[in-house]
Amino acid sequence: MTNPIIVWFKNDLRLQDNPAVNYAIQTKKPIIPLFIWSPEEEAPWQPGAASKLWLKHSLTALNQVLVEQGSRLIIKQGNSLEILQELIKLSGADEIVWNRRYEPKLKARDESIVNALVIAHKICNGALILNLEQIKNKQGQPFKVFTPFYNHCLGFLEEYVQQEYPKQLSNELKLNDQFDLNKLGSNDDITEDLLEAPDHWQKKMLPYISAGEQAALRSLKTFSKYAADYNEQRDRPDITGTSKLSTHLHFGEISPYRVWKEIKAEPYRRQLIWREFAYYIMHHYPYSTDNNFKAEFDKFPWRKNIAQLKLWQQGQTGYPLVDAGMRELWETGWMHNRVRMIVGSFLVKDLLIDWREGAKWFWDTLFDADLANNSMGWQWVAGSGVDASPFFRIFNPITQAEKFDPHKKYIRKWIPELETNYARPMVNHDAARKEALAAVKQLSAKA
DNA sequence: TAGCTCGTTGGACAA
DNA sequence: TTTGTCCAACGAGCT
Repeated sequence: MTNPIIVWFKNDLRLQDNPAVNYAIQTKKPIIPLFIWSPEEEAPWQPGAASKLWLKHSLTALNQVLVEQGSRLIIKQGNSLEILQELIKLSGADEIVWNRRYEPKLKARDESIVNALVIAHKICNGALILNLEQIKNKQGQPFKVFTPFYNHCLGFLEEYVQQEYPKQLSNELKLNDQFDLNKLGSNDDITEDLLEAPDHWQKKMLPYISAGEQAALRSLKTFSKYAADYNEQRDRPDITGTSKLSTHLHFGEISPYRVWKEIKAEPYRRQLIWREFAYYIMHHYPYSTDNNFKAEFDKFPWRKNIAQLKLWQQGQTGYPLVDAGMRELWETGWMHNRVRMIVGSFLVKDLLIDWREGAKWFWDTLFDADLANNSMGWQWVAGSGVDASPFFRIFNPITQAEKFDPHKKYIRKWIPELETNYARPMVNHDAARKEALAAVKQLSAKA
């Protein structure tokens, strides 16, 4: 009997268009589909409450598809290396395959696993369209500015995806003959770990969860119908103008290449490449997930004000668009992109609170919480990131609301008390803006 | 090598 | 009401 191959699922919770799965099928070996729950290996960025809830549903969905194929998902909890070694012993597996992860902690962990495992391993790229290692500027250095990066990629992308991806797309999927998974013992029950948040919160979130690759493909299909209007509508939180694909992409419920192929509208494709750029920056500058990309911001006089941070988190700042966004986040596990920038700008520039506090809150409450995107986004807002010198770019929450929610539809949806006993502004925006500008000016004077 | 241009998403103010 | 200019100045990336 042929020795089996382990497919180690991570943030690639799909069977279609999954290079690791495709590779395993092509070996003709019996397949052991495995997921390991080992959050401490990602600390301090282990999945937050919202992430865990979605993950639970996504794992269930993946298992269902596997069951339809006469298999099932093996779920284990604990130290990844120990679990792999144990399963290899029990199953006689002589090969393992997975899709690469780029988070600094996980990259290091996977490297040590590669060094410790005695069986063959294959590592695929299922999370990104691009091969990050191959992209350098003319000086042979990694890009630090998006536009040159994007233009550089456009130069080869069409040809590259045509060469690289036909072999990765797989609509019809047939798993190989099965290995007797019962030999591997029963699954660990990780439900309690994944559902540690309060019951009422979980219940409230349920309507907003549509996990799994079937749901992801449906979202893509829906978006493809209005993608042509993306550029005009994506800034409007009162309209469904965005793709709503971020969580599916984060958990790998859909292949980014599948999205690229289906959606041809340039403005959206540019966003997809932004996602790649965030991973590229994290890959080349791993410190930037937790530290200012620009070192001079290490001296920025952030304010520690827990009371104000709480008001922001709870959507009680007295600025309608900020509060609407924060409440949308709390109620649904998602926030419209433009509103993310506005609430971020408010925390960092009006309250002068460290971007990392905002990043932590988003990390815990967003279904799509993604280390590369979250850190880059917050650093962009703070002005400490890869984007050059936008410190005077301070969003005005009032004029932004007039521009992008002209009928107050979005604001009214989340702030029913708007016309009755709504909170007064916690700070004066004009004064706060001037203070922020002064703080940054001081920073460059010191440098 | 030196010089040039540009930088995802803006705002205030003046005309 | 709309449009143009400035906000400060740096460093990435190109020519």
